[in-house]
Amino acid sequence: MTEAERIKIAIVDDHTLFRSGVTALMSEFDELKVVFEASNGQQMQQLLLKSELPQVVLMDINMPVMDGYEATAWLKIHHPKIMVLALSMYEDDKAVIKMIKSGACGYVLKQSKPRELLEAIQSVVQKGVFINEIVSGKLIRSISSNPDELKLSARELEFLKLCCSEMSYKEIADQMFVSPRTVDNYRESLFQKLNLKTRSGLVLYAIKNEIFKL
Amino acid sequence: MTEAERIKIAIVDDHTLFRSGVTALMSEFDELKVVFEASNGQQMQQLLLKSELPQVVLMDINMPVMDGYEATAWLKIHHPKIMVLALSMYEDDKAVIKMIKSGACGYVLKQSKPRELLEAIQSVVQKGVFINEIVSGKLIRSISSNPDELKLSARELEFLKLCCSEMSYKEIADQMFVSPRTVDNYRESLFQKLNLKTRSGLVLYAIKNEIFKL
DNA sequence: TTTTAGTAGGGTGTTTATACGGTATTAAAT
DNA sequence: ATTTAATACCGTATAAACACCCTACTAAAA
Repeated sequence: MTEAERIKIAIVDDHTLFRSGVTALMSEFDELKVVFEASNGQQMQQLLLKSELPQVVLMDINMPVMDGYEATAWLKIHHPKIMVLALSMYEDDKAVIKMIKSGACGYVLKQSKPRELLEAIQSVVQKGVFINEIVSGKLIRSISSNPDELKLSARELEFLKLCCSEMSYKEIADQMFVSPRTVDNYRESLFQKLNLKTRSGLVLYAIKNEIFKL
Repeated sequence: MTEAERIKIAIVDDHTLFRSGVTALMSEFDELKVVFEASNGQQMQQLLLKSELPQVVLMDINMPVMDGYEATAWLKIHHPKIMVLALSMYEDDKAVIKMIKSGACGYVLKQSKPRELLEAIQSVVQKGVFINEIVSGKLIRSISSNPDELKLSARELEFLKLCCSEMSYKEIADQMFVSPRTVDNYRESLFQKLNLKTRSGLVLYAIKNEIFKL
């Protein structure tokens, strides 16, 4: 395999051991060449200026400074030819969808074998996408279950976050500078939209949907 | 460096890419020899029978089948000479403490550089421990804040889990086959022990402390 | 053997939460 | 120009949650 035929890749992940490990593994494949590794999206931006351009970027999702979603979206605008392959630990529905929406061409789990990752990279270069059961399944579900997309107003969201506390509704009303009757409406509106009946239900919903972060 | 002088290590982690990556990286160090890699504690047990015994095991925490806590505790009983170095992504107070309690000699983050990991391994073999800021800090805090160790009874825990729902206390009482007055006692007892005042507080506590899993 | 902790139960309150009935204003959408 | 959605507010209920008083049994600990 000649130098020109090798697929040029970059790795963006904040876990140095993982990043270096993947670099070591991928470098062993004759078909690949690692042009740089970065610990977050911002560092990636800087390295793109100095380094040879990669064809594929292996992108972690959770990173400090600039995460995978941002970094992928940025690449789509500034380097549309560079393909992004999301590399994550969890097959979390929302994460998969969000990375695809941000512009990733595929989603590979960290549980994968080195050769599987190579195949995913090759698929992205040749076909433009890498679709496995993880991605296809989530995508179908996200589309089929989307019609009733709930929209909570800004005020309702604010109220919902405050519910995740020991404050009474009266105290929440004070905090939000509205009358207790008004927070009653927020509550009832949320109960109806979310099909809930109790404050505990609100708390659980907010946490499950990451509206309130622990 | 002769064969006998090399430190024999094993890696236990369910993320194949990470595991293989670390193996590749550590194999490059002349001072080390990777004798096996396993994807969880159970597989480690099997490989210990077939393979050369490692001196140090790099142990992930979250794994399917048998996690890092169990595997470390098992090693302390069946192979007390093998040192365990916890290898985790998060510097979560409880995780650190729990791994040390299970018998780990040190705690290294996946954000570390390859050479740092090598140094940690060497420290474990030479000194028996690897103490860095992560571990020492958490340990001190865990000791200083431990005297009032809360003990919730089995019944209280059961009640606390049921609170993480939309059930009323009356319904919880039915579920637990006790009178509503009795669940009042569980609630008040928890309020006192946990210094809480509301059911929302109970829900948040249960989730934060992983008594209720989402 | 007395004490302590856990379990289970009761009586009597007040406070909070929930349910359902309204009105009014504003800004954006049709 | 009218409708819709988001905002904010009020009254009157009942149901649930919370507070504080108490007894009693059992098993383990001091």
